[in-house]
Amino acid sequence: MRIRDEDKIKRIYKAAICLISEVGIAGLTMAKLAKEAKLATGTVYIYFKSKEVLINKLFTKLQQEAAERFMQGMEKQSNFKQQLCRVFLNYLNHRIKYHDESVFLEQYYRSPYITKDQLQLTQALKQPVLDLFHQGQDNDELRCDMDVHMMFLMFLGFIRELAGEHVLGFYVLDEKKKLEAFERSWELIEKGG
Amino acid sequence: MRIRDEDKIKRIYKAAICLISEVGIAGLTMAKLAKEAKLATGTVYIYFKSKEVLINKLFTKLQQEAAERFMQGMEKQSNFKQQLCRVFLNYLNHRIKYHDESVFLEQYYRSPYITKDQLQLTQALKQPVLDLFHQGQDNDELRCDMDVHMMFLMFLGFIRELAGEHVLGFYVLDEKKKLEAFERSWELIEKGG
DNA sequence: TTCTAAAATGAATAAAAATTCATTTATAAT
DNA sequence: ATTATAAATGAATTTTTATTCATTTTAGAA
Repeated sequence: MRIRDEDKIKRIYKAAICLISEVGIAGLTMAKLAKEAKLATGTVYIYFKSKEVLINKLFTKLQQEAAERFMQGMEKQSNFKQQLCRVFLNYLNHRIKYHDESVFLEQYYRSPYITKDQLQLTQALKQPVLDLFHQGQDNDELRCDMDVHMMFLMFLGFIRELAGEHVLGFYVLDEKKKLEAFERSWELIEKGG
Repeated sequence: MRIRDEDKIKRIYKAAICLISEVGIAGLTMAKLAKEAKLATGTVYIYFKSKEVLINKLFTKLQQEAAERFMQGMEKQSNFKQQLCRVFLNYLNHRIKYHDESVFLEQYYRSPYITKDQLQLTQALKQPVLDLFHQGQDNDELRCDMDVHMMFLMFLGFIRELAGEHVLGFYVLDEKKKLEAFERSWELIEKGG
């Protein structure tokens, strides 16, 4: 007998991300998806029971992968500023390298596919980063005349905006610019300010 | 003879924005739209030739309205900081009050409906705000060791993030918080900083 | 008040998209 | 090498959704 080809699942996911970043979830059809993945439409249904299941699984997979990337390598850093810098760069690089995925995730939040549980999970995945900020303030590393949560939002918002403009080609980032961007964020929140 | 009812156009737009914010452009159907607007499906086609035309017109309308709101009341302000504060609050309040519209606009950018021209226009609408920043730097109001464009992106990114979390109920803003948020943004970019 | 032309309706139809399935193909086991 | 079994295929079918249209209703003109 013939065995299932795990590579096909990857091809299906990849094709879905690619097409959705062009035409949105609105524009994705199973026929286009199969063509992009170089498969027959029926084959897609061997791996995924329905379009809904496919979209759901893709969301969960991407969300988890993203969360892992954010905190990667943070424990290796020697001090708080370096840890924060690691997270800053992780998130920025993630939003650039996996931009298509970010587009999908954001569309999914406002689609007929999302469930309550998934929406909760989304918020939970941000928690480790917010915790890092709280920890920073507890250890007297951050200015105390500013709401930690507000710092956190400035931090994230800036990164998203930077990545978005970079991908569109309107504000191109190199490694030096990225570090400069982090320094500006740091100035804003550091104790000595 | 009977005359066209302009109010119905408003109802159609309103219903579209409302439904899209719940289920995305992906989930919008003409049947649901008509029901939400309390009209027969056929009636929608009297006012809009097709679903595509409807979505297109809605986009153009909302984009223009949004652009007008951003700069509103700015000329009345006496100094640069006050002008910038006006724009900050305009944009923040816009993203909160018209959150559903913002969701639609962002989905539209990545949908099968958008055209090249429309994408260009989007960028053009941001220009006046960027110009204000350039003007500020020319007049020596802003620190000169930081890229104006980067300041601009921090400014916008923070606002978007704030508004997004406020709407989800994760970071609630009152008028005091809004002004505090502006002060933090200002600290970051002002000359003396 | 009557007439008329356009709006409004929603069931009927057409078009598009999701899903199935009879058939073919490939490969693991013997 | 043969066989058995599940994968792969894509045309056929079903389902969903957009659009049309015959009919009814409405409001302005005569």
